[in-house]
Amino acid sequence: MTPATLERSKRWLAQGDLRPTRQRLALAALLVGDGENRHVTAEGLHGAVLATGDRVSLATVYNTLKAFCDAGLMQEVTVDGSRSYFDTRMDDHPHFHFEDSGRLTDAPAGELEIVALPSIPEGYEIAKLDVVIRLRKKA
Amino acid sequence: MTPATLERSKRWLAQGDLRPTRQRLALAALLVGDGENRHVTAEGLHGAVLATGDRVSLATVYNTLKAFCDAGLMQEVTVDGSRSYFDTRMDDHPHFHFEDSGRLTDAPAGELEIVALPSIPEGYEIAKLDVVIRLRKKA
DNA sequence: CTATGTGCAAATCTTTTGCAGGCTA
DNA sequence: TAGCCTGCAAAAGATTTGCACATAG
Repeated sequence: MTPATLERSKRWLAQGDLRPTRQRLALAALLVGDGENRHVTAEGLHGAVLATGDRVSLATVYNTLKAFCDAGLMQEVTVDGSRSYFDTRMDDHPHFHFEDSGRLTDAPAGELEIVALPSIPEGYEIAKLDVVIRLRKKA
Repeated sequence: MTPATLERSKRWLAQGDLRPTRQRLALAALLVGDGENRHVTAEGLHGAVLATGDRVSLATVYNTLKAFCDAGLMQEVTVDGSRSYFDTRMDDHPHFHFEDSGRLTDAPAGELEIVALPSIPEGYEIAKLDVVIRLRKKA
């Protein structure tokens, strides 16, 4: 891990008032180490961290991802009933979900334009607007 | 079950080339018996069918809902990572998801207007466009 | 030093599957 | 009758939890 990556990871954890433990730094480095947004599953991230040589248990990956979400550093995205995806980008934005590979990416921002929303039931407000564009390989 | 409900349920199963067994009729009656669209979870539907006095195992509810989807009679809607919802309405349409109760409903049709979609990656086409408006109780 | 984190294994929850017997066409 | 269906229990997969030990501030 480069010093820049370490620095960025520490700052990121500090934003969420989370202590920079070895495991959290290892995960943070993979998530925000290069400043890019990431979309990961717990299992995928676990595999990635093991590949770097660090040892982190899968349960800790789950707990840590949840801690990152609670701290407002990431958000969970629901795209597939069987798996949870975690996104380092925090604003509401549309996603592409590739049915063949299961990969999740941001859809180019600003290109989705919603003009009118259905009127919200009395007493409620919008917590989140999820848009998932499911893609299948063209025949 | 009224004769009209029975008739409608039988026709519905016939549309999907599914045999009208006792269990399927019991579930179909709850799903389309009154001509309204329904949004159910497997567990919720199981509870409902038990309440009518019919006995259907939970595994059969799962298998039957999946059979209904495969037959093109319903679609599965992904709104919450932990549970699957099944919708008797077959076209793409936005949903309201009530965070307090977990209930899922259709958002008033036609009131959502999407003007521009992000451009789709080369070689792919849209399989499905999911829009879920998550609602929280107003403070 | 004290409160937070972590690891592991076991528990939980939802959904799927194998197989023997039942029922529709 | 033949093949599709069902029930049950057990399996499977993802995620959470309990508890003893480790560690950041």
